[in-house]
Amino acid sequence: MSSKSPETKSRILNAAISLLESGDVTIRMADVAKATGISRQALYLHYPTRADLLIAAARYIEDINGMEARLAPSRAAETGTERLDAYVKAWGNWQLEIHGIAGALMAMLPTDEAAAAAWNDRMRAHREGCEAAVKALAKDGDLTPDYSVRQATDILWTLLSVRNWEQLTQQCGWSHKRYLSTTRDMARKILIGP
Amino acid sequence: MSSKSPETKSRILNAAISLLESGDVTIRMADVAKATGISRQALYLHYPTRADLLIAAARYIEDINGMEARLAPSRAAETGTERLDAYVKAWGNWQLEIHGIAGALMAMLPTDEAAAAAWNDRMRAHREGCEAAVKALAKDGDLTPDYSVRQATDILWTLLSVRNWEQLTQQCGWSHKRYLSTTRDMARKILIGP
DNA sequence: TTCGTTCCTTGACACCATGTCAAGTTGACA
DNA sequence: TGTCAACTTGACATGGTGTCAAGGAACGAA
Repeated sequence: MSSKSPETKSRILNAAISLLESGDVTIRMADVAKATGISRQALYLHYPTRADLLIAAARYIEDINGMEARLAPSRAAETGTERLDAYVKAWGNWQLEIHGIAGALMAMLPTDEAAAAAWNDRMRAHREGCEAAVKALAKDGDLTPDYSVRQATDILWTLLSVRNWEQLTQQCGWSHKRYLSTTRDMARKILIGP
Repeated sequence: MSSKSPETKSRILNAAISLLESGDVTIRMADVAKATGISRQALYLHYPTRADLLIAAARYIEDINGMEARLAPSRAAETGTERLDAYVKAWGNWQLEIHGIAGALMAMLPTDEAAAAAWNDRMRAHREGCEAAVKALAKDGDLTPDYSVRQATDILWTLLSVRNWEQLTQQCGWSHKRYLSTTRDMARKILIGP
């Protein structure tokens, strides 16, 4: 479905992504059209709403970077702790790639239902990853007795939120590497039992 | 400066606050005017921009609830751990009061400089509270050797972010009480050394 | 009483971004 | 030659913010 020129579609997405990477979250449809080198109306022919465009851009980044494959190490991990570490790493790296789009998408969550739905969908998938890691810990008997699986999942999910990544790397100026190692340590300290 | 009727000003703020408390972040100037029972233009006479209104509403809440005084127990704490606990509690309760406005204000951070400035100012104050708690821990020799004071402050500041409060209490459905106790425990686990 | 001031009202309007609509152009392919 | 898909140009509706101009009502002071 949705034919048009597939080549133009990816030109649009690339243009949008590079605009978003330069940090401005308040990107307008006209900006993207101009950066792509097409008219604003042509842009609407491909992506009927701004939310559609941003969502497509997010999926595009994930496809290009093989995000799905990056979760393999986590799924393949033998121990719970390994699985936790691998998931923190995979998700942390996901954020690094996606955060330009994520910022724009998050900015429109309060006002745009379609954007919110797409985002929540993604976050639900993320939560499942957290839950799997927590369950792996529990299976090894390494989960702290302080929390139920449910609660521990809530905690890990929150710890690994995009906002926290943003705050630590953008506001606090942490390197991505430090984010990864410190977040891993925090997850361990909070979730792994005595 | 800014005379007008002070009585009308507080009627406006009360109206805005009660609208925001019902959860809708996309509150319009016309809505607030209507809820106050004045014309939209009268509203603009008191608060020239939407950001001004929201910022004033936030300060108003803080005044009413004596937010400043709530920090006293933290400052009076004798040990670092007590100070940490008291600060987590004070800040957590602040969030409970403020989160309606905070949501609306945060939603406009990407697009509105005035809102962003006011918000960042508040967050800087919050960060100083975190730093004081971390330093109190360090003074007692209780801060983990894993992090510098700076890093530990970053971590506590992030752990206690409004977004995390929102995620845990709104998305995950935690009670505020559980938020408080679990956040306190997490802060301890992460920051207090062996 | 009359004047002036303050607070507020009504109503029109500029601006700006999203999204829609209609009509026309261009190039490829049959 | 005709047709179709992709695109262009340009006008326009919508909905929110913020501005402007003119006027009305209450109040205290001269």
